[in-house]
Amino acid sequence: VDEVMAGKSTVTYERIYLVISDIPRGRVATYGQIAELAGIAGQARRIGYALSALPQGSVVPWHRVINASGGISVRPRSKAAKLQRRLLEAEGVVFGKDARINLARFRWRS
DNA sequence: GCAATGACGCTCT
DNA sequence: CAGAGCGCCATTG
Repeated sequence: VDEVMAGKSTVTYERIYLVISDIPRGRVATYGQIAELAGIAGQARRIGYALSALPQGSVVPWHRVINASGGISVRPRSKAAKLQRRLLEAEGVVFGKDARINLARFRWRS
């Protein structure tokens, strides 16, 4: 988490990573949800931004973060997208027909 | 420093 | 249900 923080401005990044790290296995959280828990409600964009800056191999379970529609928010054909889906399914998260997750069932509640 | 950009989300057509 | 519009703001070029 710290290595990632190098050079970043606000404490927000750390908060974000911390919150994400709290998401339990087999559960997912939306960007907006993370934003709220991280103390920057209404600024979901920043969550995505923070993640985009997150290097691969980080200890942060970024794959458990999805958009409010229950789907992946990266380019569908990108490697990252496939990896994310694979990781989630490996944890038991089920993707529906339209590549969306049933938030009512898998959304993490804190 | 200014303008464009983006792993978002909610409301209104 | 698909689109468009609008808010939000750190990071980039």
